[in-house]
Amino acid sequence: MRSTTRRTELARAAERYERSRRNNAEAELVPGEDITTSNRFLASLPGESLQRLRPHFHPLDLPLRMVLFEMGDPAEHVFFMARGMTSLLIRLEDGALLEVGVVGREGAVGLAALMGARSAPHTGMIQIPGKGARIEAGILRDEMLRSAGVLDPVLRWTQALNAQVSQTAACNAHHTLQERLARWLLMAHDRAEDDALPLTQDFLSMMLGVRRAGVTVAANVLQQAGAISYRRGRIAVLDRSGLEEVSCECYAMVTRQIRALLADDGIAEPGSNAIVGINRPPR
Amino acid sequence: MRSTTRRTELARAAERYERSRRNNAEAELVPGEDITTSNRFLASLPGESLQRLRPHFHPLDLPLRMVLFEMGDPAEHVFFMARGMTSLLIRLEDGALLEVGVVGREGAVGLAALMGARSAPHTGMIQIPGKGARIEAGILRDEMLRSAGVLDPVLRWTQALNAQVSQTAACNAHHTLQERLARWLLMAHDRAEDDALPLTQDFLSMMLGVRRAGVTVAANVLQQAGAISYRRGRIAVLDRSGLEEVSCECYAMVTRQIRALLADDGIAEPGSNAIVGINRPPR
DNA sequence: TCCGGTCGGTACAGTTCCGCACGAAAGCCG
DNA sequence: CGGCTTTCGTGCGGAACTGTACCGACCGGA
Repeated sequence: MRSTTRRTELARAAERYERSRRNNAEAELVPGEDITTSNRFLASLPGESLQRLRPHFHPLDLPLRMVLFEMGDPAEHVFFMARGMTSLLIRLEDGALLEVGVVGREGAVGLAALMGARSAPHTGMIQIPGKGARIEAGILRDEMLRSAGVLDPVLRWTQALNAQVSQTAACNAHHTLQERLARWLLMAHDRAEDDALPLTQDFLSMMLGVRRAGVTVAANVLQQAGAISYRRGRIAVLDRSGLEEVSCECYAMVTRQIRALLADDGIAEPGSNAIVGINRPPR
Repeated sequence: MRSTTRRTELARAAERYERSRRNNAEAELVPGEDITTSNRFLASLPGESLQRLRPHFHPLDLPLRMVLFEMGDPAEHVFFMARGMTSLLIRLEDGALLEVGVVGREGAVGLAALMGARSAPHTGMIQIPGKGARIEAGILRDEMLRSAGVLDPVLRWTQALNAQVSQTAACNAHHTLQERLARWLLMAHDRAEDDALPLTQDFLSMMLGVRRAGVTVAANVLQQAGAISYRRGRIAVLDRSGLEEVSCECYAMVTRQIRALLADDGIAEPGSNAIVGINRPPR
């Protein structure tokens, strides 16, 4: 833990990315791809509500490192991913960005806008590129107030995210870099469709709140053990169960709670286990 | 950050407290004290809803270190404090307890039970003794689904807590023990009615996830500076602005967000600033 | 093909915090 | 009052991580 100002080339790189990629998000979804079925949160909403909401979704291309919103900005939209992963980050005064949670197609990003927050409590940044959509917060909020079938998933996902952030808070205080790195890779791998993740050690170090050199050492240990393989901005997961052994308990705890809150959903198709798990099957 | 098993006398002491104090909470509120006016969350609910809820509150004495609920237990009640402070804790596999958030009379404890969670995501422990009440989650949930005037504060407080936990996660990863200790004392002082807090360094060390000896050193620095005075389980705040200087930015950030989410509440008495601040006036 | 920027590996001194341990003083209880 | 427990102060070696720096390898673009 340090409190000195940190302005490495990595942090500056992140800001460059942010500025350059910002507001160029107005790309088209793949034709025929429907966010209301690809995103599991939306898929759990009642058909009647989806009918009303569907015209209001704005498709988005979600390139690596795009910033969906910045901590402190007015909270105007809610985002949904069909593929990929978003990091929820806290920006500290010295410019450091620290990850407190991740969201994939199992959830929603920016629900704070529905909860009465004027400004976003996090910065949302794409860590695994994909596709998605956004909707104006007011429209979704109206539908939520109108339909218990919308309110219920909102509350459940909020709860799941809260549990994840809580576990992260404890994890940051108590677990080693090695354990937290393994946990992060598992969570990202769950939400990726590829075993190869587009990640530099530099960005990983920012997410975890440690030095880039520290990640190099920890990642090498995992590579020596055969759990991952690293190559210039691409990290491949080779052995999930190996990672699970190295990882701290927080991975299992968070995954279990997310599954419980999504699987309990009475709206899930009966007899289907599609809601169970995140992207990948339970094991 | 460590990952070795830790079973100090302190952790064992906590467990003793928990067992002994558990389930002896069925004491009476001071006659004439009404939880629906003392607790700011409840005070912001519409009178009509309070009318219906009032018969269902069960008054509670909240002695130091009482455990309201244990992480993983079925989530059955929501708790409200008229005075005092509750810590929300994560229990890790090695028995460590780590604080991820605090709640006083400005909020509610255990809202997860309203959000569809089957089991509590935190352990709730009284850190500043006081009085309060609990209500069955089902009753409050029904009222929430019936009245937007109840739903709105629930969403707002959930959001405020989420922001607090997020900031804590970043803080744990990035700020020094010294900074975090000052922050904790400020947050506790905001929620106490006395300048003297009933805290041992042992418990403080658990909350912050560090060694007891580490707290001794950091607390001594604050004492030398005249910011606090320590005496066998009682710590007195002498100089708030001194603490604010030592504390990290997280104190100001969290306090600001809580105030914004509570003050925005359209239900607050017009012309009153009673909702602003937590227990103490803004300055 | 060469150049410049990015990325990953390595090293080293310094700092913070850990685990452990011991001791002194304060307070409680018989 | 005397013993016991709790609480706090302190010291020491070690582990984890920091800040900084340098270097080689890789990669894209001119």
